[in-house]
Amino acid sequence: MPKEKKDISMSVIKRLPRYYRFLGELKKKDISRISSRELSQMMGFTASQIRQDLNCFGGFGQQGYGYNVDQLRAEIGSILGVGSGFKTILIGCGNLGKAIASHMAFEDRGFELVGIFDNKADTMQNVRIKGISISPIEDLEIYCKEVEPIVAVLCIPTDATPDVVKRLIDLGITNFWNFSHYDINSVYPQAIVENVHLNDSLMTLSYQITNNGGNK
Amino acid sequence: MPKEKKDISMSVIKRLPRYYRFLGELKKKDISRISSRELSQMMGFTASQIRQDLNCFGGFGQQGYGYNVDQLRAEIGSILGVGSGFKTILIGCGNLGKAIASHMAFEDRGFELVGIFDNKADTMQNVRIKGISISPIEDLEIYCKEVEPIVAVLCIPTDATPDVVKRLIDLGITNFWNFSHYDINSVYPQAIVENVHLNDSLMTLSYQITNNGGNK
DNA sequence: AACACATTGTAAAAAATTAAACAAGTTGGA
DNA sequence: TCCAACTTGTTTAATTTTTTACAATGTGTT
Repeated sequence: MPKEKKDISMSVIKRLPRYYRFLGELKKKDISRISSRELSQMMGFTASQIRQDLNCFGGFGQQGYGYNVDQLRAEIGSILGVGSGFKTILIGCGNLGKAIASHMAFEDRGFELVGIFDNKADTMQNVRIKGISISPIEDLEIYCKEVEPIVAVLCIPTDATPDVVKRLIDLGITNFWNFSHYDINSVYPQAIVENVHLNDSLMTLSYQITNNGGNK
Repeated sequence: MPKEKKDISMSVIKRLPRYYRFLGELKKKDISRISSRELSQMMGFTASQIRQDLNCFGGFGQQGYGYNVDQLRAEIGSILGVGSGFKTILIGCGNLGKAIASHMAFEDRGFELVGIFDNKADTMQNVRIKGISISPIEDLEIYCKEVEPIVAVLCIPTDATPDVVKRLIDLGITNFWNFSHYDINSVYPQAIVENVHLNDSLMTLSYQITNNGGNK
């Protein structure tokens, strides 16, 4: 039974998916038992950090033994909400949106992709992604009132984002996976937003190449 | 003239692209002067943090005045290596690779996309992305010896990555923008790697939705 | 059953990051 | 010219994150 879930820091939360992934790999290899030390060698964290991270949610391990891979993976999966099946729509079916829609295994990670929207849907009448056709953005309101998705993936240009977000918020959608640079939280502090800033990531790489040999 | 570039923490570096972006927006609006306080309100950092971050690289501001937008943007751009034109190849032209190749403005961020490779290039003979045709992965060695790219963008499945990375390292390419889950640094500690883990990001969102109302 | 060994959970220390505070210098108006 | 209002660069303090250390406990072998 998990401990209080309050006051878990973002640093810890961001490491959880990595734990989940590595535990999945162990499971594939039919390894049923692992110690924090062994895990630390695989993952590149310290053993201590692993123990402390896991202990935020409860004592999943056993002294002298370690952790049971299956059980631990299930616990972390449950903490992460894998299997929730959040109904999700994706908006903006350009190159990036198309790639995200077809590439991501939403289903394996707690999301169910139910609709895809684009402002040029009329030019995509033959396109199907994972069996989903592309709806015109005008249909957003009708569709959402009917289907009641709770998550939106935003693959639209930054300047189109404020308007779309407003419409989504008005429809009661407050959870966003945001690939644009529009800062949703500064306008809607209550929204839950996970940003993916590919440009920033690329520039960080540029910094590291430019200033090679420096720091880590 | 920049200060010593040693010992700049990753926390600071990861904020630099954001500064660069906001300064670009100010420039577009023909705002030529900005104080750390005004910038903090726009960006959601504290003014103190902004001053401290910028001061890692040199005293770009002026007491009683603030910062000159153009100058500061140019300084940060130079620190980030914007304009370097690193020759870059992209490997893996599936949905994601295609999207990254066509969507990202590499040129605006210090990179020059020069080649695209895929193991099914024969089925893509008519495809051109930004004027670049898709080469078979077999041609990697010949191509790289000729063109001498120094950065590789990896949009291939995780299990195909170790082999490709080995070939690239052998060719002297040590800078990677890595969309797979293969941990390059654990095998090649000298490589400069920027990872983009979309799955992890999505699961972080799942956590936040699941444990709503909790922490930030 | 007993014991050497392994391993966790947690407390305490260290390190890193962020925020607050302020002296020193600049601006712009009277 | 002088002065009040600003704003930086930097020092100091607070907070957060990571590491170290170890007591408590279970394992597995003899």
